[in-house]
Amino acid sequence: MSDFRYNCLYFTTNRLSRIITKMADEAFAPTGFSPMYGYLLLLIIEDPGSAQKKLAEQLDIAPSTLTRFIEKLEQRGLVHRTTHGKTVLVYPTDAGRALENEIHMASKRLHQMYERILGKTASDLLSRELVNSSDQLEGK
Amino acid sequence: MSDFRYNCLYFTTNRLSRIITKMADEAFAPTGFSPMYGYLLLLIIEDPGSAQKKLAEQLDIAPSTLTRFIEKLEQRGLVHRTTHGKTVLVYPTDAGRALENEIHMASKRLHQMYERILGKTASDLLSRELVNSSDQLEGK
DNA sequence: TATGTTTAGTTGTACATACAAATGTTTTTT
DNA sequence: AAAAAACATTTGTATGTACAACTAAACATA
Repeated sequence: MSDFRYNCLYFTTNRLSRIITKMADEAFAPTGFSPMYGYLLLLIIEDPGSAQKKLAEQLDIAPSTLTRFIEKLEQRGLVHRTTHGKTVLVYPTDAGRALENEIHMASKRLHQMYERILGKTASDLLSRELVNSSDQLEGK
Repeated sequence: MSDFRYNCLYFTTNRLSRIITKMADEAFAPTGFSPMYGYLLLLIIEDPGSAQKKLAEQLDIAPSTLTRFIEKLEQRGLVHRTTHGKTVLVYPTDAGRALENEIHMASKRLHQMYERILGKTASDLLSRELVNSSDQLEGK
């Protein structure tokens, strides 16, 4: 009857999402911020001067959500913004750059956590399938 | 460099989750509540008198989250609770039962939306893989 | 039987996230 | 050049979700 728990993507995806988010929070706890902020900071470090629009697209989140994230990173002195007309460019500060390695280590911890259980090959495969489905659903 | 967008389960899972949640919100919009409430109500209709603990386990959400959901369903007059010692049993009201069919239709709409894009076989397979991985990660 | 421990549920609080409306800026059209 | 359309960002507000702390009930054990 209630087979939606096994065959409805809404349910199955959100379930995994909750589980992985919890693991990620743990893995990123020592950095002092949550995974999404860590990855966002990485993106900004890799490509300083990105427009917010681009960052939001890369992370696949709503622009308003990105504004909130950048605000917090700025409050902590990890990035700064410069406005050019209607676009806003984001740069890492030295304090931000100094965290790069720590974030990479947190990311590695996360990978180890789930790869130890799922196996590396299966994890990679699953990730690829998820990207694939997401791309299709977004018409990309 | 920023390959986390493709190979980090935290990221890939959450991305799909956001996409599917958006579709589900659309599909469930005519019912007047969001997908999670719909599915919860189905569960309660199928097995009247469930304890909240059981429902939370079935939906794989935190007990506190479930309390909030049940509260809202109760406010709308779709379920009611009876306390027996420390456990709380949840029953659908007639108004709740009356919605069963509408929820099923919403669920069907959702399935059609994504199956039209991903294909039925691929969708089912993906769902099964997600359940599988979730079970493994939770040691089930 | 009394006291300690586990269990079920609730409440306070916090965070990620989204949408819709508002603001300010550039581009296009007339 | 003026008016209109498109665009990037921000702000207000709402929702799903969780954790930690709490309450109250049940169970266990001494």
